[in-house]
Amino acid sequence: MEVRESQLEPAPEGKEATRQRILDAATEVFSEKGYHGSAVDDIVKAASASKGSFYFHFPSKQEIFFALVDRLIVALARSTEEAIAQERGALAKVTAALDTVFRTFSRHRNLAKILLVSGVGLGKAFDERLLSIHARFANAIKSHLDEAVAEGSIPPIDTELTAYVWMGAVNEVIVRWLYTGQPEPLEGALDSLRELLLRSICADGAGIANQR
Amino acid sequence: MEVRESQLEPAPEGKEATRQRILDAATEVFSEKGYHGSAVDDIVKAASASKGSFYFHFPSKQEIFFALVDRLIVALARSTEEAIAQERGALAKVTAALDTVFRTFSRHRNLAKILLVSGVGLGKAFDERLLSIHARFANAIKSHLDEAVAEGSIPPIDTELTAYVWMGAVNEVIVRWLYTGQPEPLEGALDSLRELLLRSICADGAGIANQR
DNA sequence: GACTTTAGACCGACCAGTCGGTCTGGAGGA
DNA sequence: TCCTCCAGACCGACTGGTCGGTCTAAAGTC
Repeated sequence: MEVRESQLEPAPEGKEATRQRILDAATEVFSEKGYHGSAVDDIVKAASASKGSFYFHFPSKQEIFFALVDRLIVALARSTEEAIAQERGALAKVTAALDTVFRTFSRHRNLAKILLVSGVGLGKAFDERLLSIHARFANAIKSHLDEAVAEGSIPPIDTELTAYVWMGAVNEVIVRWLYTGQPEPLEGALDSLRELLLRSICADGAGIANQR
Repeated sequence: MEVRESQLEPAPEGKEATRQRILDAATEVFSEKGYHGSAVDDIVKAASASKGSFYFHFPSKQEIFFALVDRLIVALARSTEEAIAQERGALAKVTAALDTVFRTFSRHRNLAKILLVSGVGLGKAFDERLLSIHARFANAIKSHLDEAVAEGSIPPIDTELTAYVWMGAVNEVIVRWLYTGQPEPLEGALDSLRELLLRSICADGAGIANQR
């Protein structure tokens, strides 16, 4: 009667595996149907789990959504920071970050959907979360822009406003891509966008110039 | 007796008045609690009306929301177009439109809330609506930018992308104001933003951009 | 055998939408 | 002038269904 260990399954059947399965299913379902459109039963079904299991691993629907967003944000932030770290010079860092964000969203539609669309307008708790995320990213952008100013790469400008403008710009372009599919691929807009954003801070782009 | 059958006005106290009262209440409630957070009963209560009256005037909760958005969009578009019509030169028109949009949202928080936040991520029907609105505004911006290019006021650029970038930028700045209250007043960001946007299209925006 | 994990039936709150009914004002007959 | 009648604006209790969350029992697992 000892059937233990004969099957060495490091993950497929463990506790953590179930949690991950639910989390992945939730990502899928939320991104497809939005928060309110997704019932816990939908998630449970998609994960081949049960309600009991769901509530064993997560305290509430709201909390799993937050957990999800956190996971995505952490991943995005980390890969962006890595990309930044590999570049020298504030301007190069800025464009590297932009590229990374674009490529990441391009690869993971559902990530984009959840972060940029599904989480909006859901109520106070959600708004605060989204808000802090925006603030965090805006601050990151701002600090690098400030560096660029200090470096003398760009003239002194309102870096805080610029940070938010950039975020909004990127956001809008990606959301448009999410819904209309244009441009296809998303990265098709990268060059134009980068130039445009750099122009907005009086930096002559890393490649093509503005009016000569 | 005299049959005053031809009432010039729909009537201050009649059917139309109730409809408007409900519509106004809905604007208020939706902007405060979001779409899903608002029960029809909430709206009815705020309007001092009844459920029956509500469904006499509107076919569904979703439809009243659309009616609302349409009303707001029409108003915004009209005032913007008026502002544009009073200016000469594509660039001047562009900045006039920007000013108008900003001032309108600044005066009507709930309008901003509904148009920029509450309607996002609610499902397919809503998304399409929002999408067409965005497309409409983006096209308007684009056509004026194209004019500016034709005029020679700015160099040839990707005007479509620029249009979306501008919308996103304005959107983000306003949403930030909605949630954090910064800048106070919202118009405080206007000058910096205008310069930034004009810079992004290579217009000499450092001062007041008026070509002629 | 104690603890962890899974299962899914079940519960209760909530809410969009319905339905039978009331009220009002004006048309029209006498 | 008065009375009747009707349309349609308005009311709110009620319903049918959905869905987040709970509970008990059983199935692993150590």
